Amino acid sequence: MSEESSFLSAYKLSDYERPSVTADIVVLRLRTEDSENYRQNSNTKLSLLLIKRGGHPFKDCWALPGGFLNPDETIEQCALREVEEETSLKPASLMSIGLFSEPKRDPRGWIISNAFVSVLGSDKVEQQSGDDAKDAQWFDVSFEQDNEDIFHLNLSYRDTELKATLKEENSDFGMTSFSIIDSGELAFDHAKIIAKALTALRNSAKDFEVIFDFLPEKFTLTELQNVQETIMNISILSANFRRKVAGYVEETDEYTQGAGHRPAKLYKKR
Amino acid sequence: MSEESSFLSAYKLSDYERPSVTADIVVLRLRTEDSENYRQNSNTKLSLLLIKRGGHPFKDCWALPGGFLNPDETIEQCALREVEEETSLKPASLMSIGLFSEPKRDPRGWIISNAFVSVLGSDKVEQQSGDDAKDAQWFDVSFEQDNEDIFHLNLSYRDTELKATLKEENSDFGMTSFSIIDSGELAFDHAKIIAKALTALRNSAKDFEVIFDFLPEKFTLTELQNVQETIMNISILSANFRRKVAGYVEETDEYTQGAGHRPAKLYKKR
DNA sequence: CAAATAGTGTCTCTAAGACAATATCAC
DNA sequence: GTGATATTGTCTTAGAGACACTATTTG
Repeated sequence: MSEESSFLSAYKLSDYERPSVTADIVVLRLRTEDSENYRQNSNTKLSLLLIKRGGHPFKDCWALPGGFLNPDETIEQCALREVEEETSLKPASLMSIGLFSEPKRDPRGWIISNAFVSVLGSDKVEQQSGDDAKDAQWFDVSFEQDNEDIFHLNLSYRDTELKATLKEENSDFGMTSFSIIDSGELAFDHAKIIAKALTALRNSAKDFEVIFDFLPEKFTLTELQNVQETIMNISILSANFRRKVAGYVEETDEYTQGAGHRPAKLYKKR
Repeated sequence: MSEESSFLSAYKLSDYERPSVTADIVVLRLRTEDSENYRQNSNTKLSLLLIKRGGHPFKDCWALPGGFLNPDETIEQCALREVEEETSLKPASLMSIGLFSEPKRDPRGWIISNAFVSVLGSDKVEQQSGDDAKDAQWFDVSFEQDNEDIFHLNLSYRDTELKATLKEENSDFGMTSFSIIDSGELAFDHAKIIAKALTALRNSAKDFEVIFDFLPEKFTLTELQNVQETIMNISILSANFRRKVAGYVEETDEYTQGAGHRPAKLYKKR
């Protein structure tokens, strides 16, 4: 037996206490609202998947989907697995937004969680899970800044409305962190995670990194613009958007049909 | 006893296997090389702290400073504690660059690590630790891109030279990940961590976020420009740099002295 | 034709990059 | 004065934002 292998077999990690490690995922998609006017394009809203907790702690509160890390997978694979288990869909993208490790963040014990943002393409979703299961629901998202460092997170589904208030903390590498002022009906530190996720998403949408993931393979430039406007909560002049995005897309020879107005050319991601 | 508290006392986390969790830190500072010409300004190089491993695994290889997470601290506090233990200095900044969780990344067992970049201000360092302890050394850093997705990481200290080769993988949120082609004399997956850290640092230096942390409270604009040029491995025209950075700094009424040429005004971070 | 969206052209203003010119100190 | 750096000015060009205008479809 070599010096190294004998060392390894004798090595014990039992001296240190170990935390449970989970992945929590902010699963996002777009919800399209058909308008009453047949000529008008449909509206898009940002939508977030939450799960109602059946047991303690935080019984009857809403929580992010997530689960424990297994020894044979990376934290990214764990997050992917959890999204697929929960939605039975393959997300278009998955991005880490950091490790949440406050010792007291979970009353059940020492549980730290790496949070992710995951985006589902709008082509696949529609009639899928999270609509029938009573305990999983898609909430419309509104996230707006006060005059100060105060942010209001508003999640609504039919007559259920979750309101949380947060304060902007430090900002490293463009990753903004938040502290919870009022968690509303959200479990654990999940309001904090959602706020950080949405901020990161907005930053990422600035340079067209993530906006394609919300759409099917082929899309109109107006649809793409709507995604950016919805995510960033801004409004853009279409002429300027088209110029800026031109380098990131390529034309197809297909057009939209039967829209009640001029057809639009379909584009693909370059 | 309430329903909730009785539930909590009965709750057990023992069903899941748990990993050991560590923080590894890419500790950086600037090293100033005085030039032979008394008129010339000193040169600056980026410098990285590594520790020579005394035992298996990776005996005699070089590794990042780091240590195990304790139950009463966050991962950021853990990283801060480890830097201070290793350098006996308080870092100017600390930024997470992600969780490294490959199941086989550590031969000793299931150990996952959150990596950080930490910057030490150049005023405090100089004659400090890492110079006398034989097992801790500051290495000059060079990190350059090939024609392809290939990057060469070069760490040198006197006659010791560590060379690693990496391949650029995916890029989420502007966070670029790497895979190791050749790890050189670097332990574990630390070449991967260093590459990701340096890439993140370059991105952050673009918009003047991190460059101040390398300098003392008061500095000249030329010094500040040197920091950005050193980190990003580029060269900038000073006139343009001054215009761009003007909004991030404010003047003092002090000047440099005895430099062998025109004195420079000292500035502070705004 | 009316309503609605799709798509183009152009003006202004700002910021980035390149380069030239001037200022000031130690010796 | 010389050598080195510090600091300012200005020209050109690229891009962002605002706005006006044209094009195309369905009912």
